[in-house]
Amino acid sequence: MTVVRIGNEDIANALDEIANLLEIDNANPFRVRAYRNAARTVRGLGKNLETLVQQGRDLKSLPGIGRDLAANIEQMLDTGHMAALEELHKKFPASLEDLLRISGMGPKRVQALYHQLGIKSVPQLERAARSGRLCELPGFGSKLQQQILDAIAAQKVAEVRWPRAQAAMYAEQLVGYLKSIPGVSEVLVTGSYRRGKETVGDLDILVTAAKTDPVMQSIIAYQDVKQVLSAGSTRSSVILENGLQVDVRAVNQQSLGAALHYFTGSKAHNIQLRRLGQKRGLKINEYGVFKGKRHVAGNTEKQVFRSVGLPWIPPELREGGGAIDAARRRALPQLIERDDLKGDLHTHTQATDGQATIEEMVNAAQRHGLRYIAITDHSRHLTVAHGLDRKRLLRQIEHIDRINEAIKGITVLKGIEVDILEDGSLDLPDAVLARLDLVIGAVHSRFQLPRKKQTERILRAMDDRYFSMLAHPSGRLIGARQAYDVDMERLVRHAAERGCFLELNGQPQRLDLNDVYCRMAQEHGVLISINSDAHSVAGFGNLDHGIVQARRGWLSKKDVLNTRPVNALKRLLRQTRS
DNA sequence: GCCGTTTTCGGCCCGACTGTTTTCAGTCG
Repeated sequence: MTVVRIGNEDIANALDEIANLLEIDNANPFRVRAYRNAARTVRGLGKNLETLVQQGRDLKSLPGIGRDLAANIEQMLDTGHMAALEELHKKFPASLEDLLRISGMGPKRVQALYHQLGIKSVPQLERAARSGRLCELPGFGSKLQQQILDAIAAQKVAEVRWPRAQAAMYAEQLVGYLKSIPGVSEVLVTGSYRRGKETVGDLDILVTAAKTDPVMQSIIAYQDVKQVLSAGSTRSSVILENGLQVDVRAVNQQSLGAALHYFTGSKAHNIQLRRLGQKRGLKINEYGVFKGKRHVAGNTEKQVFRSVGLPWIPPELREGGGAIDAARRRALPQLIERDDLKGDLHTHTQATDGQATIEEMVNAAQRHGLRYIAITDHSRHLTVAHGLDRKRLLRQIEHIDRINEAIKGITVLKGIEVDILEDGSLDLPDAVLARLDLVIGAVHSRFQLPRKKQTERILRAMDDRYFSMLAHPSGRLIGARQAYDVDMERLVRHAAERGCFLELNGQPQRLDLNDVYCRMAQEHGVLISINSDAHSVAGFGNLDHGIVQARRGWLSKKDVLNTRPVNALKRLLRQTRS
């Protein structure tokens, strides 16, 4: 029998679905909101609910979760179902949710369509719109009918989220364009991009200008605009030729801080902050902080936070995952910065699938301000990368020894990215691994192993006496490949006991560990190494992406292995072998 | 349905844009 695991996302989805159906059912709007709030809490938790319950934690202590919702959640953890949701499904077909997902369709319109035309699925809606029947309903006109048809067509194009690094290129061009508009002073990319999320759904751009109309006219005239979704005097939304949605909002200079805070979000964070304001008799919106009608703060973000008695919170932490609590207790972490990194422990050369020589990689590392670099080419099992066998690796080791004798200001460490084979053994014999400064183990095959086998495979690899670090621990490729099924918490606990390290791989499509597991590792005292996995001299830029992800994972300098000076690092690497 | 250093009852985050409307409901972020 297979055990169905109920994750936080499943529970949050069920709570959101209840909220949607309650709203269609004309329930008390605040009751609806309670379910949405709870869903948000669950999503932003950063800890597995199942684990919390097993540890005997009272769910009622979580914000927005009271007696009823705690019972609902526990019921779902126990049985896999939520009775409250199944009750609603007796009244409304589950397919109504599909209607809600169409842009422009909310609960009121879905309710009208269902009750008055019997429409309960997207194909039915499309047929009704094509035959012109929607116009018969009060509140529905011909424009709305066309808008619905357009939205259905747009939805058929798969919804994509954009890797942050990719969105960054488009953002840069747009920022340059907007800055060239006369009268514009500041142009800032806000939203999930500024919070450093690994993918973004759209770009939110904030512009300050004395007059906002010229900004709005310019954005809809931008050469790359394919479609204008809305165009007002202070806010416009457009879709670019590549399909990326861009929302531009213009305010005047004195609202900069409040608007920057507002549009950076997250939504959960904003709601929490506005509630704090409300308790102090303050109204917080994108124009500022107001006491009655008086503008009391808003020029800078810092002012907005100060108005509710908090220190400035870094954008990467504004996810509703306890940052406001930590700020209140004056316990925010001093987040790691790029300059804290002293070295890079995962790089490739043309000996395997890299593009540059060792010397070129070392020079590039120096240009990036690094004091040490580990050369970690692939091992023989990864034949597509022309992985190193024992003989070639020994030659590389000698080569690196010669480089170290000749070079100043940087240390080159001898390493390997060795394949973890299906049985958990490493792809090279211990006698060779013993000659290296560090051994990075990596899974590059058999991603489909069942959870238990995959977990035990990696645990066994960690137990090799020369194992130093686990590369890209979940194996995911953002938007391309799911993480393999593995008990990450067990890996983290084992790394703590075994005294080895976990990688945060900075490749934009990997960013692996993710933010949640970074926090988990930190809690267990496992040091993280932020590595570029550079395959060319340009690859060291990945360190910047890794830093952003680490900050989202609440990591400080002390939590990161490669912030250590080279001697301390070597000591730590030796300790993994004792 | 949740929550409380004003409250165990009576509140609950805030504003822009669109379409269908003669003053606003619905949706979105």
